[in-house]
Amino acid sequence: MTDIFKDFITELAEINEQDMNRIMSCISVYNVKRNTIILAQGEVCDKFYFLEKGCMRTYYITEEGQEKTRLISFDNTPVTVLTSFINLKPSVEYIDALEDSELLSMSQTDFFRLLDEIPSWALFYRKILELAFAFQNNRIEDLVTLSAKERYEKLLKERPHYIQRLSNKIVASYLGISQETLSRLKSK
Amino acid sequence: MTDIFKDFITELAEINEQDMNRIMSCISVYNVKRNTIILAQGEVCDKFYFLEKGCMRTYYITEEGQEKTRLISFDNTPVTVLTSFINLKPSVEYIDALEDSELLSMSQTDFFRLLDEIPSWALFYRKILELAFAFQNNRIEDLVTLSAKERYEKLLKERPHYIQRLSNKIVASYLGISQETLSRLKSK
DNA sequence: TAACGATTTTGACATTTGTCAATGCACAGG
DNA sequence: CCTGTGCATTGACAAATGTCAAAATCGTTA
Repeated sequence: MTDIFKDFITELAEINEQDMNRIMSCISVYNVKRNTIILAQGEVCDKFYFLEKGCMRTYYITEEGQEKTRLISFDNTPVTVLTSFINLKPSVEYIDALEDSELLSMSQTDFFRLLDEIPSWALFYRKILELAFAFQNNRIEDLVTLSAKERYEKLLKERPHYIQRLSNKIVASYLGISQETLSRLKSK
Repeated sequence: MTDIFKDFITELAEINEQDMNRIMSCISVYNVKRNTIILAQGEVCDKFYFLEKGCMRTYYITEEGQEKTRLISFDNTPVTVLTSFINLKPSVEYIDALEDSELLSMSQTDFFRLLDEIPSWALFYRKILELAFAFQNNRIEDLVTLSAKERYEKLLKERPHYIQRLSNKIVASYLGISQETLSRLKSK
């Protein structure tokens, strides 16, 4: 059941069986239906989630009421609003399920306790942070360097499943452009 | 001399004197003149720098030859191309000095060795990563949500020294807009 | 101090992208 | 099977921003 997560951890940090068991003792399973909001704006993200299967979205709503998608997560990825999780501050962002999804969860308290108890877990967290940083770095580069059209083409080339599995509305919001612009880009 | 750096570390992670001395034994001082490039595109960023005084810029050059500024660092901040530093991969980005600057530096090897030796140093690094992540998160939000004008006004309000100490060219490049647009925004 | 080079400003114009509105389409729930 | 709600498409237009070019200003160095 939780094997996918175990594999994911192991790829980032070697962990012995005892420690792994300790970690898994803090994990619970959490299944959600499509369109469920698992974290709303203003709530504290006090859980670390791992998405085993399905699709989740992290987004926020601007003052003008527009949805801006920060991140789309597919199978086999961590899902958390780090900025809220780290300091237990209210989250600006929502997390919802774009498809029926199978999640694991660990409480923030356990997560941080494990950091002190298990060096490999601390290494795991460090790697997560490094990857998250690199991802955002790329995101910024794309936003600053590429036009709407180029961003769409890059996504189509590098992550075609985004365009296949997601609605236009979501993809547009992820690319930072309007639905109409995306629709026009696609029809060329 | 290195007191500023010590204070900086201490604010993020408590460190006893012995560990601090160990850390400081890996530090060397590095002064650079305005306009010096301390890291060029294609080179590996194998040093962690800490800017005690002055101003440094992290930027890259697009295929069309445009400079895009990722980050401006003033007194009392770490300066490193993390994506290169972490994996010792060639850097996409340049680092140069916008003013005469006083830097400290630590080799990547020492930096990572200390992570294993000194838990507080590992905590320090974790905090740095968390802060860097939060900063980028913000940056993305601004780029996606705000217009050029709003981004300028926000910068003017929250970090007026950016506009005072930096040339228009640099500020524009940091905001992700053209010099001309910035010039027009300012004259209102 | 003079002169050069770089930066800034300004104008005219092109391009990209957003907004609004109307229509067509598709799917979920009764 | 019908129907309503949300999503996608298309057109017309507006707004924001970029590009190019010329003139003005500033700062540095010979």
